[in-house]
Formats: sequence, structure tokens, C-alpha cells
Amino acid sequence: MSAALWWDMEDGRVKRPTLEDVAALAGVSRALVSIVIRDAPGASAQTRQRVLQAAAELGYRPDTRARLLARNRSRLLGVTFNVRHAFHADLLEGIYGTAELAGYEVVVSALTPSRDERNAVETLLDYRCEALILLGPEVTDQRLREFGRRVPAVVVGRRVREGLVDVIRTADGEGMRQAVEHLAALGHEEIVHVDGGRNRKSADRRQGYRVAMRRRGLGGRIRILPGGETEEAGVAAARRLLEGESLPTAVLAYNDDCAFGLLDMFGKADIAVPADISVVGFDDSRMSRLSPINLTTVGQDAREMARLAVQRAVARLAGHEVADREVVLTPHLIVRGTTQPRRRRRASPPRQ
Amino acid sequence: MSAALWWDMEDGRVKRPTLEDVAALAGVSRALVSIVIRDAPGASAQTRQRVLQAAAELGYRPDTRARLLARNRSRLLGVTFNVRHAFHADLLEGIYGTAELAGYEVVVSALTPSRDERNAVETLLDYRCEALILLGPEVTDQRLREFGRRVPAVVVGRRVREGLVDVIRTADGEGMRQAVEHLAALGHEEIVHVDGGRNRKSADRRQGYRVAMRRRGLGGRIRILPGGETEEAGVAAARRLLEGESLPTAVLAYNDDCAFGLLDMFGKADIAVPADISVVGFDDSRMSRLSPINLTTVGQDAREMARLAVQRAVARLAGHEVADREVVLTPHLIVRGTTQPRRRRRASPPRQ
DNA sequence: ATGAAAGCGCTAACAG
DNA sequence: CTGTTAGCGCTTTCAT
Repeated sequence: MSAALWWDMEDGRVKRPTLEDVAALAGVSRALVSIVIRDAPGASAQTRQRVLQAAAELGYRPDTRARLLARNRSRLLGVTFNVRHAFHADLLEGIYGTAELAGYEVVVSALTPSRDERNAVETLLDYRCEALILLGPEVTDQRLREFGRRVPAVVVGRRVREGLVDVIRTADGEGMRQAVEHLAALGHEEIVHVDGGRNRKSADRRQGYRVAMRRRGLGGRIRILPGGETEEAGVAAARRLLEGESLPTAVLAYNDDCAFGLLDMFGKADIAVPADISVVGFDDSRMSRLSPINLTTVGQDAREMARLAVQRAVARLAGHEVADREVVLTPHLIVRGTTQPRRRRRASPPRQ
Repeated sequence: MSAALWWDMEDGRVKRPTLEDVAALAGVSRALVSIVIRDAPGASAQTRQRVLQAAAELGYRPDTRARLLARNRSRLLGVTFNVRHAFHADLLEGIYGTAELAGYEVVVSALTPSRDERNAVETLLDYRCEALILLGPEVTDQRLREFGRRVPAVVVGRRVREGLVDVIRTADGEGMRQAVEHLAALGHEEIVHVDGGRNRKSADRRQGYRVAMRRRGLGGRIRILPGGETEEAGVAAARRLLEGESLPTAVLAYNDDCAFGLLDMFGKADIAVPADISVVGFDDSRMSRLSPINLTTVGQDAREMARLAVQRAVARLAGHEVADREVVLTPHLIVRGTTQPRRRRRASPPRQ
């Protein structure tokens, strides 16, 4: 890395040493250099030494483009993620690590408002990625299956109807169960669920809530408010709650963002959390950990999900029969400061 | 896009149509297909038609690897970003857009705890990116210059000492000035600054605070508390403030995260914000907009920064002399709910 | 306007 | 263990 490489202002190109250059300096053939660089068997220790030395001297680094093209297999894993989603950061971290161990490279493609899954995947496929890992994709099952028809695809964090893609996700129902159990154990009975709208994840969580309530003997108290995935949705839901004649003692939101909206509106309306009402979110997003918020929420194991996703993709590529297309991990409740035992409501001054 | 491509489970490889296939189907040479696909001059409208048709029929998509290798210029812009940094999401969005307009492709490399700038940049360079755009890099100036010596490099969001790299950043001093002015205009005089530690950005902001205070005739009230870039640092600083005999009426934090820590600790100590003390952050991070936090902070124009960064890189590659290596944009204060006119302190009940 | 041919820098199969 | 030889799929002269 000591080589002083300069870029040529004339044509904007950088002249970098090639295998050939290294071979020349080491006085061997290109093939031999290739072998040494790839750390493949078939070169004497002595040659190895000399080649490595020459490479270092020139500051040689293999050209990924050429390598990718020449190699029969690209050994490339394409990953799409949403820059806005804090959870994806954790997943990416794990993916890079696991992929490296498995001998794969990772090429990521960011989703932005003007760059959806289709674009991102197309880009990835143009690089001839061998498999796709899609973090919390927002396209239809139909399209996901289309992706899966082209290369092995692993969807992380969301359910996909039957077939063609592997799925690594968290048991949403179980998460809701834990949340309901937690609240019920604290003495709450009027536990309202503000749902996430019309998507599948929302349906799963809604159903989980229903089942858990019934199982706790609170079937009669089931109350679901239409919500959404955003803070605004939470605000709107809180407003609706406040308009009703009686407030529940606990609210279980579809996700953290929605819960933030609830917290906000309750704060403005002079309802103390958790003294007057307990609030639980879902996702354990980074913000939920922020102490001014300190939200009790349901968390997922990012590292494990990442590990499994890569492992699936690789297994599939290796032709191994994968037993279950879908792996459902168990989430775990993280109790923070927005829940407490049910108690008499008391007046409390506004905060803002 | 209608082609039904299947991946071969035998060897994990996908067989995709090549230029050759398209050429055969269209009954022309590969060269001609290449011309048509690239929309380059040198083919009759008729041929164009036929080739395009054939390509569509086969679901042909050019192989990026081959393309990159064959082209003498990669027309690739390498971007490093930090997945944890919400602001980078906005920047990326702008970068993708501007780059496309300029006829460049973008390849991003994510920074994670175990994957620092060095790794990321090396990966990017291995793809033979022509230029680098580094979002809020955390390595030394020394190393940044090293990058700049290899390819044109644009650093976004931080100052770099003299030379070799272009810089697009926000005027930190001006941001601090606006914050101080805002607080002073609200009647605050005891405005404490909790700084960000030993990095350059922190020094800039600290200095901006000093200058602004003096200019406002508050030179005697200058008070700087050692802080840091994290929430924890904010918590610690708040603790130190609370230990002192008198609390200031306003605190200006190094950044939003630090401000969050302050908010948290104040909340726990029964100090109302903004009634008892006003708090200002810096960055306009996504969380600062969350209504339970609703932090008054200093914002930056992501789109413009992105546009300028790409423009710089491209200009540099085109060999255009760029007048100023450093562009400093003006930030703007965003007044939210954590600041209010100075007034008598009053007791207020705990929130939690 | 079209086609033939020569690489881009590397890997991999095959001889020696 | 080492070197020779084909490509990978595309772009790009350079003839025709």
C-alpha cells in the first residue's frame, strides 16, 4: 500500500498495476501470480514469497471487474436495504461479516424515495449477483417471486406467500403475545391495539394481539384502532382515543414510529405515560432507546437474522436442499419506561 | 422484462442472454447491438428498432462487469456512507439522482463498526471507481489526502486541511451563530455550550459559539462544558451542570445526539424544557423532528450538498479546473419546541 | 451504416 | 510446480 498512485488529470483515469506487471517484476507467469493472489494451491513457497513481494512493491490490487467477469461465478451477494431504516444498519453489519466468512462478496444497493426495489434489484442483477437478500422489501409478493425466479432470493423481515423465496422473519404474533402478557401481568385489561394498516405485517400483528387477548381471557376487551406505520398515524389514533369517553389503560402500537405519535399526542393532551397510560411499541428501533422516549418495545435479533439470511442464500447456491424456506425467529420484549402497573389515573401537569 | 429467467440449481449460475444472443436474433453484428444498446450514434433507425425488439424479447440486460471492464472509463462514482447516520440517507438520495443526470453510476460501500473507511474505499477502488465521495468520513486528514492522491475525492460534511480533496460542508460557525442569536434574542444570556470533544468539527462549532457570544456582548458569559458526540456525553454534561450551584438558562449542544442526552437528564432531574432551560441541537437529525423530542436545531441542505459533491467529482474527472476546493454552505436554524423566552424558573413535577 | 477483430484484466483448464 | 492458452461479455478502433 506504499505505492504512490496518482490519477491522471488528462483523461480522468488511474493507471493501476495489473497481474501482468506483477508477473513481470516477479519474473513469473500471470497464471502463477493469479494463483498466489487468490491463495490457491499450486505454487511453491518461494514463488509465493517473490510474487507477494512484487505485488506489494507495486501496490497491486486485483481488478474486481475483471475478476468478476473471468470467474465462472461472481460470488456476489446483492443486498437491498432502506437507508431510512435503522434496523437495516444492524442487519447489514451482520451480512457483511457472515458473507465474508462464507467467501462471498457483498454489493449493496440503497433504496431511496426515487429508487425502489425494482431499480435496485435490476442494478444488482446487472452485476450478476448470484443471490439476493432483500431487507424489509415493500413490493408485492408477486414481484418478490419474480425476483426469486431469477436468482435465489432471501427476504428478511417480512412474510411472503408461498414459494420461490426464502424468508427470515420474526414471529410477529409471538411478539404481540409477549407485549400483551407483559401488560396483562401489570394488571392492564383495557389494552387497545393501534394497528398498522392494510399490509401483511400489520395483519399478523393484529391477529397476534387478538389471540393473545383471548388467551388471557381478555377477549371481550379486544379493541383495535386503525393506525398506520408512521408517527402521524399514531398521532391520529391518539386523537381518536382522546375523543372517546374513556381512555384505555394501555396501548399496544403496530410499531415504534406509531408509538412515538401516541406518546406525542398523549404528552400534549396532558396524559402522563406511563402513569396514566402504558404504551408499547414494536421493533426496538434506535429511537426507542433514546432516553427521552425510552419506549417499551419488542426487539428482534438482527445478527441472527443476518446470519441466517446469508446462510440460506449460500446454501441455496451450493445446491443444498434447504429444509424450510421460512425461518421464524422469536422476538423478545424489551421493557423500558413507558409501561407500569395499572393504577388510578391522576392529574399531571403538561410537560411542554 | 418478460423473459422467464431461471437460475440453475446445479451450479448456482444464471444463464443470461448476451450481446451475441441478441445479435443473432436480430441478425446483425455484436458491435451494432452494442451501439444500439448504448444509444450511441451509428445505426439506422430500422436496425435500432430490430435490435431493441430482439433485446426485449430475450430480456437482455448488459453485463455491468463486462461493460465496466471493456469501457476504458468505468464512469463509476464510489460513495462511502455510514448506515447509522440518518443524514446520509438524504445525501445518498441526492447523489444517485445527480450522478445519473451526469451519466455516472454510483456504487456505494457501507461503513459498519467492523468496516471502516479504509476497507470501504479499497473495495470501491477495486471496482475502479473514478472518483470517491465520502460522507462524513471519520479518518484522519492524512488518510483522506491519501485517498485524494489516488482518485479525485470529495469529502462531504467535514473540514479537511488543505489540499488534494474537495470539500462540501456546512458553515458550522454560522450555524452556531444563528443558534446563539436565536437564544440571545429570546433574552438568554447564560448560554452554555456543551462541545463535541477533540475533533475538528467540534473545534469549529466551539469557536463559532465563542465568536457569536462575544459579538452579542456575552463574551463574559462564555462557558464551555466538555461533551461528546453521543447521547451519553450529553447525559454526563447535564449531570455536571446539575452539580453546579446555578443552572444556565440555555444550553447549546454540539449535536442532536448530545442534546438528546441533555434532554433526558434534565427530564429525570425535574428540570422542564424549555420552561426552565432552553436546549438547542445541531444537525436536524430525523429524531430531532420526532414530536416527543421536538428539538430546536440547526439544519443543512442535503440535496444541495449532494448535488455539489457529484458536480465536483464529475468536473474534476472532466479535467475542468475547479475554482474552489471547498464549498461552504449556509445552514439554517430550525426552531422547534425546546427553546422559549427566558423566564423565571418555576418548579415543575417530574415527568416519569 | 455495418462488421471484423483486438483487447479490458483476470481465471481456469490443460500441458509440460 | 509452472507456463500456455482460451475465454468471460462488452466496447472500440478500423476497415468495408
